[in-house]
Amino acid sequence: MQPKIVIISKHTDEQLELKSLLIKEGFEVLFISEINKTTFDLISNISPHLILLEMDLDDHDGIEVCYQLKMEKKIKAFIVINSSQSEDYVQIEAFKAGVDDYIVTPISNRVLIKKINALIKRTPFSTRTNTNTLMTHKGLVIDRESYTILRGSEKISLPKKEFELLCLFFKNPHKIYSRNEIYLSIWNNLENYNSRIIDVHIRKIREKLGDSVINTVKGVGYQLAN
Amino acid sequence: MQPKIVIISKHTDEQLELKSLLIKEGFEVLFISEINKTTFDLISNISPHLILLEMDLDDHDGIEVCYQLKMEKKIKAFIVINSSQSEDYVQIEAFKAGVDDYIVTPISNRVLIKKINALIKRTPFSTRTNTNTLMTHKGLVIDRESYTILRGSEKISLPKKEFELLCLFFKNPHKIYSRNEIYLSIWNNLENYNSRIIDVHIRKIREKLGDSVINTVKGVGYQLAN
DNA sequence: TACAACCTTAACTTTTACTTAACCACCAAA
DNA sequence: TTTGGTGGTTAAGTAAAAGTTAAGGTTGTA
Repeated sequence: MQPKIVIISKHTDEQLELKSLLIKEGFEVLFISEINKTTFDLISNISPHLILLEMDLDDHDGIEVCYQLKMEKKIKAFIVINSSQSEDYVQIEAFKAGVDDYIVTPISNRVLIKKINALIKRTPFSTRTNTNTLMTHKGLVIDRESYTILRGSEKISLPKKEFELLCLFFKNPHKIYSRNEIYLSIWNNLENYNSRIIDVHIRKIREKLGDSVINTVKGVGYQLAN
Repeated sequence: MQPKIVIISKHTDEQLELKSLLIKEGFEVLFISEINKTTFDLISNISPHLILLEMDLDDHDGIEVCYQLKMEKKIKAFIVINSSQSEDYVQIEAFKAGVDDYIVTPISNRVLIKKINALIKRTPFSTRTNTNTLMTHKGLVIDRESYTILRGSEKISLPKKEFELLCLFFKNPHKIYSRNEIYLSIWNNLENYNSRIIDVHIRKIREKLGDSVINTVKGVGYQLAN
């Protein structure tokens, strides 16, 4: 099956060129230039592998759209946002909203396609390979089937919530997960989340696996240590 | 149970593609790109059916690694080494070190997968799926035909339900069986299961065989102790 | 029928996991 | 220097899961 990509952007020549390049590259591409109430259903139905989202849309803010896609509509695609704003605080907001990658434009289509390919093909635990129960990173092997974590010959067992949390990080070892995203994935809601519950679970994981397994990215969230 | 394959290789696009092809093919795949002191323990723990080993690793020599795996660590997997060197004397060295097959690269992934399939089908491992009546683990021998359990010279007899329960665990000594799975396998339904009946039977088994035979994995289920 | 072995249920206890609340530390902006 | 935001830590409260025991029912067999 060909990977599907949705481009959400204004109708410009460059974007149309990008579209045809992506098609040549072997992707199925859907171009969306305006957002209305049916857009999200559409995307949800297509279930694309990746969504390329422009920050400055005519009537909408890309970060807001990303938030809706990920948190409200629970769409499982990779979301890449492209923007001419390179400031840190903008990027932080984007990651908080759950984007998987932030690309500063202008960027050549050639480079952009390389990045997209990398994300889709090389991301070890992208949605394509998630039938795999064995995941590995930095000397840790995590087996979702037998609920065990192996570090060398050491077998470490974690309670359910901690295990799920770690699994989430393993699915995407380089991604920064915002607290909202984590809460949504593991507790399956966003209501009345205002506690330190994620911190406490992170604490327990660090207690068992060492401080260096999970990084805190201040103001944004957590990620596996690289 | 899916056959497990460990790939020991540099991180290249081709190898990653091979990995995903193998996953599609129904294998569980673990990719190892660097060898350090925990690697061997890790492999030993996983006990894969086949190890695909690249000859030219960054810091190590594939033949040396093979020797360590087979001779020192006594890992029972098939070891297939792939190398661009087709010279006889290299192959002879490899076979001396205990490799089970030597593949000269480049080779198409399609052919490679065929070879792997052939190797795994030929191995004694694939006979695991048989209806063997004699099962053994951790000094216990269980004979499904005569409903007996042997521990050394001691013959222990269990009532039917307890025996079936133990048999189930023996079928897959490393697997964690959830209560639902257990109930479904042994009672053949899932209706109105809300009792402590499994616990009680586990209790009786532990009473007769000792507490250390069956592990509780809280929130998940039970498994044979390792 | 009488007995023993076995299975199931119910009531209760213990253990473990999850969540919350309170407090602390750090940093940056006012 | 104060204030607010963010993350870290701890302990205590609460919920859930598993363990234990005994009683009662069922089944098979002498």
